[in-house]
Amino acid sequence: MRTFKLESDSSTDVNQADKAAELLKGLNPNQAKAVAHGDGPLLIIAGAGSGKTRVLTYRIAHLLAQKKANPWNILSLTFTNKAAAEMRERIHKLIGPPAEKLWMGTFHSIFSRILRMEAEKIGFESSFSIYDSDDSERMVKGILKEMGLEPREVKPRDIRFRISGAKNQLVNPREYADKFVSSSLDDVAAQVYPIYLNRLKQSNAMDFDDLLILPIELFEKHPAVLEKYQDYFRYVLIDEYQDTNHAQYKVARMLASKYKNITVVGDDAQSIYSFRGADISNILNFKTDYPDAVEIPLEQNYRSTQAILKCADSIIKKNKNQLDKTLWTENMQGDPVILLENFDEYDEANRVASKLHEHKLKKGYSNNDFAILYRTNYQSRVYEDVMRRKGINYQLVGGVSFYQRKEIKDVIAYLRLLVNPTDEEGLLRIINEPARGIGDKSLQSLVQNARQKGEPVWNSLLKVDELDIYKPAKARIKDFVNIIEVCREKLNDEDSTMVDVTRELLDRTGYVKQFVEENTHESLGRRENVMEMLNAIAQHEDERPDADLSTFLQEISLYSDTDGFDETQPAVTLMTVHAAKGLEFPVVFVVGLEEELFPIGGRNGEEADFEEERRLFYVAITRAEKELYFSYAKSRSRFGEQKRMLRSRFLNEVDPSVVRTESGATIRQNEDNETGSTPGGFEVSYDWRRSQAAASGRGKSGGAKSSRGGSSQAPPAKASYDGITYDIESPSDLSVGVKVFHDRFGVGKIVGREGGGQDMKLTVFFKKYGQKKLMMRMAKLKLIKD
DNA sequence: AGCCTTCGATTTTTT
DNA sequence: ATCGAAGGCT
Repeated sequence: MRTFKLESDSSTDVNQADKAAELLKGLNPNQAKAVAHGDGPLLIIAGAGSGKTRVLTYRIAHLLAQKKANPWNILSLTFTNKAAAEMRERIHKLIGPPAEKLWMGTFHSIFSRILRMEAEKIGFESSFSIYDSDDSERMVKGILKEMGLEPREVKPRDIRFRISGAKNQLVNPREYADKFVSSSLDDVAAQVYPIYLNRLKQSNAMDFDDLLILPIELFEKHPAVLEKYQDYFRYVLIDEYQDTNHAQYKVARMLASKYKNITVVGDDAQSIYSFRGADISNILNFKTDYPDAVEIPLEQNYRSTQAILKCADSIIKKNKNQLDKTLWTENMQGDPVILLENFDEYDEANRVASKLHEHKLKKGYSNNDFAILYRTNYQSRVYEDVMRRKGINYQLVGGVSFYQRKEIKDVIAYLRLLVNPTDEEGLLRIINEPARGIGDKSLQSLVQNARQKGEPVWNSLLKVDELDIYKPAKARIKDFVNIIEVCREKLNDEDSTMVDVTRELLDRTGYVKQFVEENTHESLGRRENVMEMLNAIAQHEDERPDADLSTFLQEISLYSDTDGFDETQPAVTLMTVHAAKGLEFPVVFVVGLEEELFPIGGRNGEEADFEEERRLFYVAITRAEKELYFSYAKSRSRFGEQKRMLRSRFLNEVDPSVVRTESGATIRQNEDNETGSTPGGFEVSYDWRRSQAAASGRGKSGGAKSSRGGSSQAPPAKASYDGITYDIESPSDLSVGVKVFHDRFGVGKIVGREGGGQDMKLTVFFKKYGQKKLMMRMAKLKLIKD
């Protein structure tokens, strides 16, 4: 690593000064102030569309022009690869090739690079595998099984979620067990957590959280290493600071603590990731952390019309916990927001499509001017359907990405195993894929042996002769080991390229052959995908001849679904609101504005976080430059069943002066959406003839009774129980851990309780129905005593 | 061991 | 509606 030493060529210093001054032209006063800010902590509160990226990129260019740092002394952290790439590109336009030398990337990718260089210092090898959430979940599942817990009793995902939460809060297993145990699930998580950590380490693997946490561990254990990076990264800049979690906050603070040249940019109104640990107080407390921080607000919006901005403002004002700030614009008033009211999701998609068409025809827009934004990925299906049928080019961002496909993950697992023999998840994933006669029983013996010895499973494979395993399987295992070892050796051979080795691996294992033999449309598609994977490897090899396979694998595990977005494509963009953050489009459709969808309800009976949903809605609105549409459907199919939907409460909260129906009328407001008992809510002044036709065509639930959504039509099945039940005598009978019987849900276990007396609410876990929240008064529970 | 059938859950949002 | 997992059969 190079040390901090400026490249100097004094002859051009004057030019440089000119350049620095040049950068400030065309910026508004606050933007210029932020760009020109010298050393010391800087907090930029950047409202939506206020030129945040511009300020960040100009600031970096300005630092370089002023000769304050070399490109490689600047560390710029973003949330997505896409954002990092865009920033780098824009800086490239400003300063040219030196932009390549900037340290610019996501927290995860930057710190994985650092961990790669320093791995041995914290007991890893630099060839470590990166486990995605899928791998983590499989591992948790395995641990649960070994503990004798069935995956259907305790969901691996719940446990993984708790462990991940603990890790992000920098809570170790010991502290977790001491402090956080308040339900039976926490209890299980507390048991799994230490095993999980050990197994990761034994597998020379890190999960996503580790990429943030282990640097902290590294820096704490090795102050000299920390200082090396502090001296190296003289300037630290962080984008979307409101979305940092505790670990990210801490590692950034460590790096910046020596020189305090830290610039953070964020907007508390756009904090939409609290579900994965983002802590809004990081940005709110910045000035406490750095008392001499300079705070610069960017409040002039360059993106949207006044109407759109007013609409956004009226929504965010409903939030209680929001910093007060006023976004303003010199842009024109613009058209009102249009609300589209639809019968069902097909009606909705068709209407959006016809609006697209209309805009293209009458106003000269083209496909890439449009974005359709929704709350959940599954909503994209209908739009894909309709777009395809109408021959409209579209670009789906997110959803199941290339690297998440089973066949691709299999290939990656194979490669991970080559690079890192101790990668247990990789091994378990593909040891019998394609089927080669190493079944469950044999596998269990292998794993059990490994656990006894405290070794990686790979070691058991090598010693298969000493183990008591079904004979034919032994031979298969040896074959398998042989293939892996041969390929692994080839990998170290200078003459063979990564693609060659991969090709040989896939050939010897018969992985591709299985698809050819199956010869179905689907299997051939899978084969195509594998071929595309080979191309990706070859391409990577061309671009980065020095990079080895393990680097490649580490990089691709950090690719995300949204990175594929290409704004130059002549296509309509379909994506979730989350994925749209940071982007802008001339015309935006925010669809599916219905209760329990947007805002989406909480899971497992937990309260929905309406404030965060509102911020999300705010983000959606502020993506629009010129025109904005809202839409909802009165009925939507969910889990294969048609379900009645209520209009989103957000439509009642929005300033009615900027929203119109299609016919130009003011929208209805102040409906009682909360109770859901307003049949009149659907009597709207709108021509539904088309919709009614669609309704009778589909038949199912056209004018269904205005039942409180949720429970299904069928009468609740009576559950039965053979054992003895007891009446509840006092509320204290119902403590956490007690088994109960419910008429409909059957036998369950209490995992949480709130309140007392008649109003007591219980969270009960039922084997068949999962977790339910029940009012004690209503639920008529019986006790079960073992 | 591997195939086929049935059953159940799934739909937040993502590095 | 669709997918994966579990369980039973060959």
